[in-house]
Amino acid sequence: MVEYRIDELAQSAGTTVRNIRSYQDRGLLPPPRLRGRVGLYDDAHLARLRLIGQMLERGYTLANISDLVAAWEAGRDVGAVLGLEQVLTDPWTDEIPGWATYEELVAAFGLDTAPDEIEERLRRAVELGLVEPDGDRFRVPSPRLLHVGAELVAGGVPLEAVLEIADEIRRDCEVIANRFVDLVDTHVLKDADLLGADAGRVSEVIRRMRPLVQMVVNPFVARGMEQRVRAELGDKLEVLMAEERADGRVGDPAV
DNA sequence: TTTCTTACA
DNA sequence: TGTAAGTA
Repeated sequence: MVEYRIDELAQSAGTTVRNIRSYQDRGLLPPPRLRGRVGLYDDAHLARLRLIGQMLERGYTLANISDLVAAWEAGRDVGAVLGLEQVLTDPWTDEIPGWATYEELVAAFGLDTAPDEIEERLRRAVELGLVEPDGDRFRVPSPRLLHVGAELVAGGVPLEAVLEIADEIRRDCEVIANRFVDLVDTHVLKDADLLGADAGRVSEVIRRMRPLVQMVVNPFVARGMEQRVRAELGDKLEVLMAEERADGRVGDPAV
């Protein structure tokens, strides 16, 4: 088990010792295990600090984060929380900037097919809003989304299938988003005057809902995938891992 | 030396 | 959020 002393933890998380103590006082960070007088922190603390840091960067206040953490922990399952923080804080190498050239897109998605086929894929990507043509370049509204697509392609999923499922997932997410909006609408806002005196409250609710939805959806998606993977690929995976061990290899996972 | 608490700005 | 004093 990896353990950090407070100074090491602060460095790893890109914050300061002072802030860690501050977060602890506010209940944003669980207390460390104690050995004598010194606190020992682990990866869960590091993940939490990264989550806090990311949310602060996005403009949320400590009070906002505190509310969300409290809300989440009120109905949590320990394993799911750890999984959630893992998902939310996993660093992803974002080699694709908010803008990409035609050549960069072709390279990122390994498009070595016929030119007319490339045009077709690109047309579809534009249609889905994944990239937007702008002069001789393309604007990438969500580099992270594009990165996921590139990862899938690198993993052997045909780009055609990636684009297809991107559209399906977008529709599914719209359904989820609408459910949350309906929920708040019927239970919180009720017959509030959206354009009048309650506008501030409405925007506050909306502002707080965004990360909440992300926090709720992430573990469900992770759990759903885990179940499917276990059910359909479990045996194959076991065989592959057994072969890995037999070969005495460490890395080079067979995706 | 480092950690921790408390306090002040 | 940074800094400082006094401890363990």
